[in-house]
Amino acid sequence: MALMDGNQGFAEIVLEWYGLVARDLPWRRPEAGPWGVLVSEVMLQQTPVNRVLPAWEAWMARWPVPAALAAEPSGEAVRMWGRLGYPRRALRLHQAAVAMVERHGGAVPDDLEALLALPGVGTYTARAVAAFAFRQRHAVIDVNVRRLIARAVEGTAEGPTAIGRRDLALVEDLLPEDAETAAQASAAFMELGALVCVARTPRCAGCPVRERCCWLIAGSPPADGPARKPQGYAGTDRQVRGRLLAVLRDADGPIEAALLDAVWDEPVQRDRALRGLLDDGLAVAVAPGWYALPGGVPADSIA
DNA sequence: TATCCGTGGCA
DNA sequence: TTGCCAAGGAT
Repeated sequence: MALMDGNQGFAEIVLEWYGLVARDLPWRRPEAGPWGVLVSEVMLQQTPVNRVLPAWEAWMARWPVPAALAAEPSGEAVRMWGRLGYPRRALRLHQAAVAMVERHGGAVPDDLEALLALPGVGTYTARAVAAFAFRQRHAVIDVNVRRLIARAVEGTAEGPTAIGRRDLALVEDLLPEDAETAAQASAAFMELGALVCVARTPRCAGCPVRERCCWLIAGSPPADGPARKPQGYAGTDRQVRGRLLAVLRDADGPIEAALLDAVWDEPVQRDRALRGLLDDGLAVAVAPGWYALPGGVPADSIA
């Protein structure tokens, strides 16, 4: 459908720019396949590209298909995850691999609904896989696209907001009709947000849509809403969980509780964090006072 | 809807 | 140095 506003040609401009400067990321290559795309999308959730690159290569080399991952204990996924952060993603990716073997013959499903049903796959990831792996026409909105649209189309510098149907409809209207071109445009929007229309100091001088950017034209007004809450990390349960899991990850097998006690001196918080890891399935108690990554050495093998 | 969930680079 | 921020998802 023809656009009735001033956004004709928006995708075409960004696509032309993308053709000139796009990064050669391995999961964008055709040989990556749907599984490679899915793995990359999950790893990239809240983790920068540069840190994902080596982890993705190692992961794909070890588990080139979902069935290979599904055949191993979930703890191996957690171990391979290394220090990417948010290790529950590793657990869910393993669960997703199991689900794909059980429900899809070991293949990554190609429709939005089936993708959404996979553990760890939400609105963004489902659409990204459908678009980038299967070249379908879907609006793909991550934090980069959200920011780009807020500035260029809506003329605001609003902080992070939930992505709703209205946003999906708006972005879909920007997409070219042809599915393959639309998939490229989705990648191009994300790239523009990631490289030029960045959060802190946007590089507007090098932006291909600077002449039609509503935010720039309006004088780059600052965000008016309340600043978002500080993330905070030092001293939180997340930090304690991270330290505990690092010990489990770096060990070959089960370890004594004393080794875990050494990473945090406050016992109440330490115990709460460990209980959290056990509840999440990121760790298991293999015997009284002995802990390990899940699915590893059976309890009776402890000397 | 707000909160929780890791980690590290960078301005 | 210290916040800010990063291809979100689950509850």
